[in-house]
Amino acid sequence: MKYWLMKSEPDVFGINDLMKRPKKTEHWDGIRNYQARNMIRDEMQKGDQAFFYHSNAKQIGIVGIMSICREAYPDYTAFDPDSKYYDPKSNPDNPRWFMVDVKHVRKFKNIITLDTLKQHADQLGDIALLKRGNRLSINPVTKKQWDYILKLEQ
DNA sequence: GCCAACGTTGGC
DNA sequence: GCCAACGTTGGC
Repeated sequence: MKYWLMKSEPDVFGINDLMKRPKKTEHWDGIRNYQARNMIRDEMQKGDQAFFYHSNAKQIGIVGIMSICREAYPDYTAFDPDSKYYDPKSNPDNPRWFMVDVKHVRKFKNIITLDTLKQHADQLGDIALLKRGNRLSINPVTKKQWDYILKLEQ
């Protein structure tokens, strides 16, 4: 099993939105970056665990845990001219973008803020999230980092 | 709202 | 293949 961190802007789609969905599941659409796409398409597996990270928010940080409940399939929002994620270069015969389905596992009582994570940068090693200039919306997390971060939830 | 740090596009 | 221009992400 692998571990991930997935970013979303809570103003667009936050953990509370996921919890309100039927069966607490939703497709994770809108990934339009090749590195991120390759990770979800080639590496993410059903049962993997992911941190839900709120970016571009008043309170930035990890707010809970999700699991991957469906492996990668074509992101159909790319085919819809009315979608803000529309990409004319992607089509059903040769899809360029992919998405997975996620399921809510639990919400932390308190957010683990980016600031807190930074304070533990030494123990977290070379975690992708804290790398300079990191803008990827999908980040790999090692088991060691995962376990360490979980202990920060108090 | 600003802007650093990317990633992408397209002319050459 | 180079690189300037442009677009996006995301912290502040």
